[in-house]
Amino acid sequence: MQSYTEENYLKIIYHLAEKTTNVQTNAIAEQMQTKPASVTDMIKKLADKGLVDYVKYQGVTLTETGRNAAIDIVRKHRLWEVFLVDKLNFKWDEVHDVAEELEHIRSIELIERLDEFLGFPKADPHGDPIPDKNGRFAKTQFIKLIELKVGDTGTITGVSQHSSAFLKHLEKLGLTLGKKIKISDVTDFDGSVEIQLADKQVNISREVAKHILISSNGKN
Amino acid sequence: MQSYTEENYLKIIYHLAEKTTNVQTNAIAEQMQTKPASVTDMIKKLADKGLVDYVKYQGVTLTETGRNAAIDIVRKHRLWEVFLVDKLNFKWDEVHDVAEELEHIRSIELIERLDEFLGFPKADPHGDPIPDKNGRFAKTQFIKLIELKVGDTGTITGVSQHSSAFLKHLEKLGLTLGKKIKISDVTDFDGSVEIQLADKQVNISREVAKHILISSNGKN
DNA sequence: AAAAATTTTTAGATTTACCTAAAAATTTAA
DNA sequence: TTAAATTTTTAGGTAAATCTAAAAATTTTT
Repeated sequence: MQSYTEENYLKIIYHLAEKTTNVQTNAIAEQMQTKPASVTDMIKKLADKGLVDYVKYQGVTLTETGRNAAIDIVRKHRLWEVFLVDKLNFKWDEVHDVAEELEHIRSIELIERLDEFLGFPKADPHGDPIPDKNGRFAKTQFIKLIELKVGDTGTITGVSQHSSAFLKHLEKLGLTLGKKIKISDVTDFDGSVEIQLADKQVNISREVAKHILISSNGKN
Repeated sequence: MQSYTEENYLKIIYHLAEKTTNVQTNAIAEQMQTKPASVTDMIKKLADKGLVDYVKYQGVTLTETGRNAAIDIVRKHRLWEVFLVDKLNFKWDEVHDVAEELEHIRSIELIERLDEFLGFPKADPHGDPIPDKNGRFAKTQFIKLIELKVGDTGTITGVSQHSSAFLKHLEKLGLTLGKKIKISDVTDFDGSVEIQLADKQVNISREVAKHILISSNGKN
């Protein structure tokens, strides 16, 4: 059984490992809002518990056990986010902090029943996949909106940025999950993208386009 | 802002204060499953923070601030219990431990919305009143079943014992909240009580009868 | 009202998760 | 391929919430 803090370390290491193979002390420290020295201490502890493999100065990787523990927390986090949005009418930019606390509630029964109550959702309010109780993710095929060409169509199915500012911005533009889009223009000047929605046309910066994930339903 | 542990102390002091006016160190220690020495330490801390009044060797009482904090936790605990039973189909004897964790989630917004989602319930699954967001309790008029006389009728509206064993026992006998009862006999020998339900008659010990709360709808 | 029993507090340690400052290892640049 | 910069670790300490053992205060009993 891990402490609240250990769980947070595992979760953060898991997320960092999605980008880089060996996760660095400084990167963990930044995410945990703590100092590298503290991270070293905790990593040793996690290594002693068999949750991470650790070679001095070489960063860490999760063990099988560690990864399973991390996935379990991710599962809880995302299920709670669905609950907050679907049942309590939170907006998608308001759920992160509360889910950050709820994810640590220790009751397998609770999560099984919550999952059922929510109708076994496959993705959270940001489109991130929810692992099933065995830790398995549904296969998802995302393309970054920025990679689409003029004339391409698709459906918004996720975002790769979870900041409240970003999500509120999308909301205001009407670029929410499930919306069907068509690329009507890409500006040479700054790479900004013009998008055709069902009822209107909107313009987004290249930066925004990078963080919108599309399930493509046909290339041009 | 109180720590998780401080919140538990406040809650326990609050509950103990419902029975005795000045709450003793040993009693707190027993409830907290810790040692009296640890309680003394924590009481000093709570006193420094202005949450309890404390005179050495004389026990503690909650201050206005302390009581409000405690009531807030009780509110959260009971609302979560309603959620678990009404929405996730937990049994009334299964909810305590999980609610014990959920009560510490810090988000006013979450609790307001949960309250609304649940339809602003007035009582938890054990019949205990749920304070509103201003900390006010609905007035409830309970009588212990043991105090009823033969021929008296009433409705089961609460219990004063929350152990799983007790609650399962009641469940098995069909003595659940909302059930209408009539006292058909009280045995001289051991004080056990015979109860007439809509569809059957059951016999309970004096000990069980002490912990069933009735809203009386007419004496004999 | 003294003696005995109980309750409560103090003193001194321990553990967890931090910290700062300095040393050591690794990586990057000249 | 050294020197400089960066990253990581070690060493030594702190605060929160505990503990045990012993001392002090209070309450109960005789």
